[in-house]
Amino acid sequence: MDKETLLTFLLNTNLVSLSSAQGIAQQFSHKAIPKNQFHLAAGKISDQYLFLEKGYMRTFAHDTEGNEVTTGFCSPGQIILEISSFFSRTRSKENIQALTDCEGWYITYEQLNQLFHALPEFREFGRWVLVKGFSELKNRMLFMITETAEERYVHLLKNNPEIFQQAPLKSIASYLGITDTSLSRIRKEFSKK
Amino acid sequence: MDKETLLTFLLNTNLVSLSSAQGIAQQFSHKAIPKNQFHLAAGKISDQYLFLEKGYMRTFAHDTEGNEVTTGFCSPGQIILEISSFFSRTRSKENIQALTDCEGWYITYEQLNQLFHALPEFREFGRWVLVKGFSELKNRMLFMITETAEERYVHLLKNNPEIFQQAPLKSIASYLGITDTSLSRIRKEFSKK
DNA sequence: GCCCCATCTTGCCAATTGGCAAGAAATGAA
DNA sequence: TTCATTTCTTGCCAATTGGCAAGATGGGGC
Repeated sequence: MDKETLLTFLLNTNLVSLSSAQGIAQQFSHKAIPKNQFHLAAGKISDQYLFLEKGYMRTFAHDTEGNEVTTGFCSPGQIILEISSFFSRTRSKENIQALTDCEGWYITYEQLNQLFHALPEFREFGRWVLVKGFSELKNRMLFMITETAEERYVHLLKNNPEIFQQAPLKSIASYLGITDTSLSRIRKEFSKK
Repeated sequence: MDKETLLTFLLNTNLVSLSSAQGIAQQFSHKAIPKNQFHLAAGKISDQYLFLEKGYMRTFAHDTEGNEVTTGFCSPGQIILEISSFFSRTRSKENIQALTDCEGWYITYEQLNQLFHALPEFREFGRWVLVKGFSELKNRMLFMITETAEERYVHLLKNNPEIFQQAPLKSIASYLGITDTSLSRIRKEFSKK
């Protein structure tokens, strides 16, 4: 039970004091998620506010024709939850699945709100997570609209190279908004350069 | 000074009591934004939490080549702000511009936090705005990835027909992630059906 | 080792979308 | 009104991406 990384993460935000961070970390429980297992299944309410310590995950939804669409990848050191399900207590449309064996620390919605109440500083952290997620999603949206498939691929390759070791290309392709066929061709072209 | 619509909006969320809503509304100041004027210019910090009562706005950013990309449209009855700039007190990359003469009610970042402190119920409302914005952006992202340009066009036409009366097609095209040329062709094809 | 199944690549062709430029239509200012 | 400017449409062609299916590759289980 070593919450070192969680504690470090909390402190690095510069939003909570050491004593608060310790109080917060105390509430988190350990969770292990074996490869391929779901941390959250579509249809359920996201109720775990998870700090991912080890491993990689992906989030995916189904489009109207039933195809899987990868909506995001999760790396160690991130808070993992389906925001709209978690906070509005509604059924998630998204799945969160372990790409590798994962380990982390979580609290429930109930505990989160208790912490918000007990340690007002922690609200700042909570808001920070939301705002950061929002901002990243906006950047991604702008990128999807303005850049070509190849540029999006290169960008992911530079900024998240580990993902290519962890996720099948089919998942990466749908994340980039293209088919696996196109991704394969783009990779071929790019490797020539 | 008639804050009727603001009050109704607050109450319809079912997150604040009548007395709280009245206390909240009291803090808002009136703002008029003439057509084409900027409510927020890129480079500045978004400091107004604005409830739009009348008129339409659009948000847009510039891509790496300097082209305008419309990232969203704002209709009456919405809270308008650039979330990441507002909450993290950083310079906005986005502009918010009036498409028509607009009127609304706003509070500053400072006032918002005071209200959060004075009326804890209002925090729920604040979070609701964030979560709702996040959820809508995620839906839009999924839609952009999974649907064709024509489907995206038809969807916007059904769900936000007023926009076509308020914004030039060039803006709508970039919002849909296509060129104005393509949009024009799609409209032609669609009108035949 | 061997087999099976999922993953990845490739070829073929079609559909979608973009780039550019010219012209038509609409809007706004004087 | 008239003129100038922006917005919108259209034609032509090129580039990108998708759909499908076959084949190659690779990893996991036995």
